[in-house]
Amino acid sequence: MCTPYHNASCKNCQDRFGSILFKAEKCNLEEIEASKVCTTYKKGQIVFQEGAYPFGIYCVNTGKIKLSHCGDDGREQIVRLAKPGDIIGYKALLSAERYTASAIALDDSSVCFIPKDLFMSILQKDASLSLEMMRILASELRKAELKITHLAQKPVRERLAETLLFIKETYGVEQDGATLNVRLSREEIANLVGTATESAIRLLSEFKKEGLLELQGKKIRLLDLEEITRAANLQD
Amino acid sequence: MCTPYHNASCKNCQDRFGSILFKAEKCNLEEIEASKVCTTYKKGQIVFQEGAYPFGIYCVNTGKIKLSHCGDDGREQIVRLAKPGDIIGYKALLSAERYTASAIALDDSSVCFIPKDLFMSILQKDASLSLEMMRILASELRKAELKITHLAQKPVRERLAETLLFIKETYGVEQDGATLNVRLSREEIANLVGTATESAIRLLSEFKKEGLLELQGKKIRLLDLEEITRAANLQD
DNA sequence: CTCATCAACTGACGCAGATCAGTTTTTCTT
DNA sequence: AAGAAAAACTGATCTGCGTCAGTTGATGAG
Repeated sequence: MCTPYHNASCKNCQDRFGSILFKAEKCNLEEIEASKVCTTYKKGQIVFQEGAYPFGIYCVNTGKIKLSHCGDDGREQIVRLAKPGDIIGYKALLSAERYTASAIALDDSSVCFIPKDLFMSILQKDASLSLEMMRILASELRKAELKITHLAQKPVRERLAETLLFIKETYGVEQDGATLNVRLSREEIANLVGTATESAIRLLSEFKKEGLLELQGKKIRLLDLEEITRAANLQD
Repeated sequence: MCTPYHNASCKNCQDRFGSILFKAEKCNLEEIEASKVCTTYKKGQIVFQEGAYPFGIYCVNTGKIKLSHCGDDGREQIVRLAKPGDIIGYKALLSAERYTASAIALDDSSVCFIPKDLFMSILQKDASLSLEMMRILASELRKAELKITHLAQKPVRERLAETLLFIKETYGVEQDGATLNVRLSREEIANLVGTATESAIRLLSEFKKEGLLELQGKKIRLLDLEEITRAANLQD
């Protein structure tokens, strides 16, 4: 199923995305490079699962990963979307608890694994890396708190529009400059927004009727970014 | 209004709560102790305000502080409650952005200020402190993501019960062992839960009718913790 | 190709909870 | 102490959106 291999160089990630790990000092990066193990995951496969204990952190090399909580009633809540260069699984590692979210491949993906002991020891001796780590954590926290506020105060329509813009920011668009560069089911979109699948579907076709976007299967073409932004009603 | 003074020793905080700062090496702690400035705030006064640039971090010495976003429509969303020993304002400092939340005293409070440059320079040379900082950030992030899931999936009644338990965990109870040790308005409780003030009021008196708690003005006595926990319907 | 399965969609309905409006109680002011 | 102002409470709507149920369309297996 998952094929492990060593040959994906960190250098690739550095050149392509300037991943966080490149804040590390050179010698430390070399250590990481030497110990990491790359694994490929097919779409839908699990990188790690909620409830398990972390043995290290992961760095996305290619593909797309969703991080989601499973709610008490079994409904999924997607809390993050990761792209190449992003690291995942650090929260559980740093707070020394089990994973509170599962990581699942949205596309065929290749993900590097860095063992816990190595990462933690480097973190202790590499001030530049830890500072960057804190920056990431602080920024994620900021986003999470904003999401809390919107979830508590904004109607579904605005949150859906905001989510579409967020997906665009995260994964970008295809060559046509408008089609979201990721295939999400309507249910996944709903779980990102925090609403029922049917509501997401209804509002998407409402947006379509209003000419804000085009839908063909899972492809979503954002036609009128300005109007979508207005529909999101963002102040900040 | 706010009286600055130097005489609150960090040692006090250490003995009383084991604040994060005591993960710092001794010499660094002494440096902090030498440069910090304590200020007292009367109930309702602002420690720092959303939108402003941070000049340092704060460590709560005595009292209680709420951290809240102001939503687009002006509605407040409380994202954190801080107690003595807690540090606040680190998120903006670490991500090098403006404050995304305001900090307001819920009680007369005394708060120490540690200048940005000092804190950041110590953070860079003190691995133990930065690791603890990351631990805090990771743990806050975990809580925030859980809140997102609950906000998206749980009814108000369950979230209110959960919030009451959260307040108890944070600020504890008075000598009677049951009365929440903080005075929050119904509106503040609602803004913590993420609901309308009227709904919070209604559900509180519903809880009262069911014998889960007692209400006298702003005092809330939790009578039946087991039932409240059940009402919160927590899986995890 | 045909059937089976699952996702996408549509409509109807019901209700949790927001909003509005009005009353009572508490708190603050002078 | 009396009056004003704010908070707490209560009741009466109203509606956003979740739920349910059924149809259509897409995808994949044999």
